Amino acid sequence: MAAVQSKSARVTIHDLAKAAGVSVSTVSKALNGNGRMAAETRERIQRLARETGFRPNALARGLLSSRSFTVGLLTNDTYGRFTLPVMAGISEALVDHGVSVFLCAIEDDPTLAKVHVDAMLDKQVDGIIATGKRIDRSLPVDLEGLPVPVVYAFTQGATGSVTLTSDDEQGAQLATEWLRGLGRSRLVHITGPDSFQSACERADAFREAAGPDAVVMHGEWSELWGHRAIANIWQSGRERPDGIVCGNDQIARGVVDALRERNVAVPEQVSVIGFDNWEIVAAQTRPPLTTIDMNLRELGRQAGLMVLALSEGKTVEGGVRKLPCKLVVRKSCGGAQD
Amino acid sequence: MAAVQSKSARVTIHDLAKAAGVSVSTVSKALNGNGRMAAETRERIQRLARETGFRPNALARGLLSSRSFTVGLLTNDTYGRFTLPVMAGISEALVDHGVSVFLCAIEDDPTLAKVHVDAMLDKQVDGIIATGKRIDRSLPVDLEGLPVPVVYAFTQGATGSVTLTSDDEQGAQLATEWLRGLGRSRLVHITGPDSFQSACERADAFREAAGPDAVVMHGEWSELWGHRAIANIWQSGRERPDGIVCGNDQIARGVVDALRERNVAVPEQVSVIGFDNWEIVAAQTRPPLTTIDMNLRELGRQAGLMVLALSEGKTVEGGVRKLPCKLVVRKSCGGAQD
DNA sequence: TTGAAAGCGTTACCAA
DNA sequence: TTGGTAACGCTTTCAA
Repeated sequence: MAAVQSKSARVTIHDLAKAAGVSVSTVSKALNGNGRMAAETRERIQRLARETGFRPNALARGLLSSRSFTVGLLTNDTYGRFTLPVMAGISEALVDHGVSVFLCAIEDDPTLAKVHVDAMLDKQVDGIIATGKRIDRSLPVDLEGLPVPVVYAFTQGATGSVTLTSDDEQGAQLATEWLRGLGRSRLVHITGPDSFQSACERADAFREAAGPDAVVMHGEWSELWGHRAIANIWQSGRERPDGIVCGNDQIARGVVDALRERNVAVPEQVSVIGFDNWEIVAAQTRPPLTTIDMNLRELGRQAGLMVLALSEGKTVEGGVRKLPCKLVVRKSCGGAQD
Repeated sequence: MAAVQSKSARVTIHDLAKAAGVSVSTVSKALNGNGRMAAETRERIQRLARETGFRPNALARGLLSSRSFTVGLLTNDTYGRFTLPVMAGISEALVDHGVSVFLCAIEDDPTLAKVHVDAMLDKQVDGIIATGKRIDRSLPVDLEGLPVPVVYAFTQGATGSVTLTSDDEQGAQLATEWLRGLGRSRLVHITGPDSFQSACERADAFREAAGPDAVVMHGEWSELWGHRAIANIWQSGRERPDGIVCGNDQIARGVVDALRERNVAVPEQVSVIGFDNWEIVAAQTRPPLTTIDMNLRELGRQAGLMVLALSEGKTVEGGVRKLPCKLVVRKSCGGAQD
């Protein structure tokens, strides 16, 4: 049953030198394009390297250059709702530079986090990216004063540290104005707990764009809350909205379902807009949700490029950098896609 | 704005030797517990190491031992539905052994995959774990004949290779028998496309457990299909089921929603069971779904321990290893939780 | 144009 | 009980 694994042996630079009948240093120079040398020699060596599938040992290289071409990614988001796209972006940005990414899932365990950080440091990572699920909480580990640069993405860093996050205010404003642009005027915002900074920032931006009368309802980040919120509004005898800005796609889904149960047509009678563009929720809702996308992948890309720059000694300005969100139009608001 | 990063300098074994007034080799021995030496010397050196925060350079160590304490994780599951728990399991199992995990998201791009594999090989990974979203498709890259061991998790490997997956048949059987145990006798299975091996295996196990009359309906892995399937059944004039085994949680959710729209009570009139235990779907459905959990995290753990064993030269029997699923009881079937 | 040698931070072996 | 030395695979400097 055990298959024959024709484990290809590894070729070292010594092997190559012997095969080519030159010295080790000549091979090194030939392959790295350094120094002057006979074009013929260089080509011969390069051909040989290609034929034998020679690949330099990154450990040896790293030992010498004190760069490992490796960065660590710390995350406490087991769900992956936010982390996965960010990770994909980081990986994508760095692979082009020959940099590999260590994945460290730390849950919320400080001890585990410490173990991971130490392991990464031992392996001489060129930098660390810390990611989380909310900008107003920090990971359960102190990343200050490490011998390598740290970039924070979607999690709280120390003051002055380099932090990337999405622009919640701009996103909420975008959503609100989209509804207004569609002629909706009685707007309500149904969102998550006011203990979340992002919920508050979105709510503020909503109020700003919707006017002082517009109602904000805080609850959980769940479908159930979206559902309940609609029940509350419909039972209260209050004026009923014709446009609902939701704090995330799950809430929006609850809202849409609750409206359907009341025979309120979406988007004809009420426009509903979500937040997150969580494909799996947004696309499966009936009707599919128009929503705000936080460009998490791009955020990851930038985070990757930033640690890289920092690890190369470049200077990156500290502070929180907010990346703009974009609107994704589906059917739940009417308008363009109707 | 730029914070003062008091980058702690790295201590080498040389520094330590100088500080302790002994030779480098003595320090090494003292810290690794090798060889005989004066207890006093050993303690003095260990204390010094602790005080200075000395940590050996893993690159240097790896160069010598030709073990990098690093493994690569290849995945084409951007969504992370399956990969994330698997990754968490791998990471969890390996961190205890001082092994770090390179995350490589390769989408379905063969070129990208090759680049990642080469980068990992350069970095002297001790082994590679390949993960995917279905057991009947392989990653777009050939992992045979690599100089390091490979373990496949939830994706197809070459014959004879070490592969881990969950036991679809056992899972479906578990689900079906749970419904029968609750007294349900008119069973239907609504599942994904018959082009998926797992859909077929689950369907076979369902037929086996439910009896020859039991109906299997193949469609998409979506809520929409669950919805439509119920519409089909209810319109067809066929006998209506009192128990529905779904191919995944999304289908189950569509089914539950469709039943509610028809005023069919779940679980009172019909029991519905899902598959996947995708928290975000299963727990948010009304009523919350009883479902089958594939133990993906455990699968990851085992995959991690297996590459580790292989990389240490131990022999692991090849072939496909199927891990049992477990039942997660919520409310959609009635019974225990009622 | 090429090669010898030193050195990166460790560990292992053998001699003192 | 301790220390010198070689070695891991590579790059770089300097000399030939």
